[in-house]
Amino acid sequence: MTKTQKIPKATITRLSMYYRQLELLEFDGYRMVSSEKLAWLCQINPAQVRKDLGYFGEFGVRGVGYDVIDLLAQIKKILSLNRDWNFGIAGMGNLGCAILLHRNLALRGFKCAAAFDNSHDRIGMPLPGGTKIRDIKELKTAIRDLNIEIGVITTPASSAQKVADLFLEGHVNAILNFAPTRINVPDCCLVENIDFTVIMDILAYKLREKMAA
Amino acid sequence: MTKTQKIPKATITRLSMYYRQLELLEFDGYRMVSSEKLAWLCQINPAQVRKDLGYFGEFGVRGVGYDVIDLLAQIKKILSLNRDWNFGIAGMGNLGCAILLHRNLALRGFKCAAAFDNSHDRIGMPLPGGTKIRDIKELKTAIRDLNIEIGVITTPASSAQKVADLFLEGHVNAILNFAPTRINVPDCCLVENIDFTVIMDILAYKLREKMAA
DNA sequence: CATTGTGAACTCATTCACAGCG
DNA sequence: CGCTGTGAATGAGTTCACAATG
Repeated sequence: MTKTQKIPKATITRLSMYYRQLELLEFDGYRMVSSEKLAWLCQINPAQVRKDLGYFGEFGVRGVGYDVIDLLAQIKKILSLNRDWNFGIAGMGNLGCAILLHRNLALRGFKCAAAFDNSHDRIGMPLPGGTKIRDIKELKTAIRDLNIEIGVITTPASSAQKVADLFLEGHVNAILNFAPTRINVPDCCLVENIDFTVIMDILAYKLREKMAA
Repeated sequence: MTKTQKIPKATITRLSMYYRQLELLEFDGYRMVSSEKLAWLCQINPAQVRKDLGYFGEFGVRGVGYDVIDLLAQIKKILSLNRDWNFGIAGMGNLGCAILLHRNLALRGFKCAAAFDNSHDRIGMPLPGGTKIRDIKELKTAIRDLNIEIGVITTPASSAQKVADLFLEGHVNAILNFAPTRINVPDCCLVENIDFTVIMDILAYKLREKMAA
């Protein structure tokens, strides 16, 4: 009974974690799993697991638990992993290549349909899969031709906004931004930021805090 | 008046954002900044800025705002960016190299003191700065010799736990884990996870949600 | 008088506790 | 009987609103 209800973002993050643990459980031959076990594997509270799932339906059997295969299928549907998503990468340095070659992404249906750069040293370089690194100028047309729905920015901070604008022009309205800067986009565009510097800052802060204690 | 008080993790994340915006403001020649302006730059609420700073002291001047240079210095101290931190990377694929060469990290005082791998093709490869990729077997001794306090895991999921255990043996108790798996560590060890797959899952979920609307 | 600093109000998320059910 | 599903209680984090003040 998927009620129209505000679902915490953290719930989505956890669904992704549940999904991965369930894959491992299935691989290990488990048929059923309790919220307690799944919670233990994810290092969280069992009630949290049940509440998270409760936002989307009733997937369990009282007194027994959850069917591993069935729950996998349900979460797959919720996260819309039951289809492929094409993404394009702008900035083919080491980070761009790391994303391109990331096995788990491809395995979940996230396919890199095109890779872009503005450096003439890189444009034309062959990629696994028979394609080549394209000129960033081709971004807009490639988005349309290849049905790219997600843009990944792995450029230096100085180019991030320009690239974001290009993605927007091509009506890509989901961006994963690795550049250590904030990009400005209209409300219609989703942005997730992954900023290594910020995470390192957090570690440094906590480390010092721990040392002081 | 740094009261002993629970400080939200989100506050630390934002301090890191403030820091970066302040650097840009300083570069652009600004002397003072109001919580309103800083909040606008970070796309958040002005009261949030004041509350975040309020956890650590009184840095502003009523009726005027905050001195850009002074606030930079204060946040630098809070985040303990007023010193260098040595980190070691395990797994020198594209992602490992991306971290190694990340300009902003070095600029903030996060120095890669050593890089490790277990592949004989990579061990011994020269790195910028005169060092080489080391055998992962040397991890423990290198940690001690090079004063490494932060471990970065950029291996495949299958090796992540093994590497984490090696870091722990060497008494590194802060880990940045990029492997798409959960690592188990004792309470004394801080872990931050960056999981590309999870973030992509979130984007896919939100995209589909938006399409449905 | 503009802007900070902060208690109080509010909103959002997690955990508890137990009814409901196989 | 055991475990799910969920309303109610708690806890955490954000925003409001205004007194304090340079």
